[in-house]
Amino acid sequence: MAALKGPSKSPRQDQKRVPSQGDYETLSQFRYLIRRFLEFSQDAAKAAGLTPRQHQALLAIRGYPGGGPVAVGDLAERLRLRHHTTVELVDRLSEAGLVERVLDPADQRRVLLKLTGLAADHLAELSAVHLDELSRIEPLLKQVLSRRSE
Amino acid sequence: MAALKGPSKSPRQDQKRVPSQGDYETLSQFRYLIRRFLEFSQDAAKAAGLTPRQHQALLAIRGYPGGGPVAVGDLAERLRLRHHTTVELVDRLSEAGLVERVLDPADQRRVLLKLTGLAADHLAELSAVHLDELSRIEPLLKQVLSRRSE
DNA sequence: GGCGTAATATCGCATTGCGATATAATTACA
DNA sequence: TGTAATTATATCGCAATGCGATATTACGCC
Repeated sequence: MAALKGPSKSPRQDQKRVPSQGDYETLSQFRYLIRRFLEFSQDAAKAAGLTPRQHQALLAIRGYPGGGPVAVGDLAERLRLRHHTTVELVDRLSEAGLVERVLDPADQRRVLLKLTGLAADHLAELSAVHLDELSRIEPLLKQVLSRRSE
Repeated sequence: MAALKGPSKSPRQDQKRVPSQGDYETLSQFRYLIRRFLEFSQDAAKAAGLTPRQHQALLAIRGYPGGGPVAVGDLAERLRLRHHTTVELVDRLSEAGLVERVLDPADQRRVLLKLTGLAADHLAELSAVHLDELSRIEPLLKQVLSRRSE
């Protein structure tokens, strides 16, 4: 597979190009920006009295594409977590008074998740500052993404 | 640090707009894309026999802005980790034969980090697939970022 | 020579997510 | 109708990560 052993000036190039210094810097910078954003998010969530995961779960529920009702399995996919990991997360959300479980009338195997007013308030505030932060890093992100195409 | 409160602090007036449904979806989708990228990265790193953190560290060293030599403290800032957490990470990298510690001749308090050939090979391969993946999600990311400005 | 910086070293702690398993309820469908 | 598949819940222990707290050592800067 990885035939990286070829001499540097071999006439036949691999399909895979060896990344340039700029490529490394681009990838590194992209990770850095993501890291900064996640750090910001983590701090904001904690300041609001939520764990980062709880915040992410609330956002995933509230911002679910289509706006439809969200079941536990849906949330799991959206957060890229295992189902039973998500169940535990929902347990904690429920204990914290942030989410209510509602049986889906149309399919009683499904448990739909509903934000409480408390959660909605927290999320609105957090989302406002996140939108702000996103605006701030947006040009940097676009710059990094564009550098790719050079 | 930056208290973005400003001089106003009006008692009843909310400067902050209440986020719209679209705002929530945008933020949620942004997180989702990031999550997918990190998941991809994690899987790729593991497939290469590295932990995700090790991979990130190698990339941060190799892609350090300016290309200059990287000390432990530099790496810590780049990964947004505490200094002594980074030291532990470097320990593991060193044990795994991925990084060498070199005393900075100019300042012998500093320990410069140098990738081994093994690390460079792994990183080149990983970076190639990451650049690929980045190209794949780039349009989606740009779309989300642009939706912000509508 | 004193002060601040940089790196190293330990310890225990908290969070998070997973694998492995199991049970129960409900729906889908052959 | 009756079996299979789906969905949620429940428990246990495990592993990876990062942190706070605390110390020590070595070095550079003035």
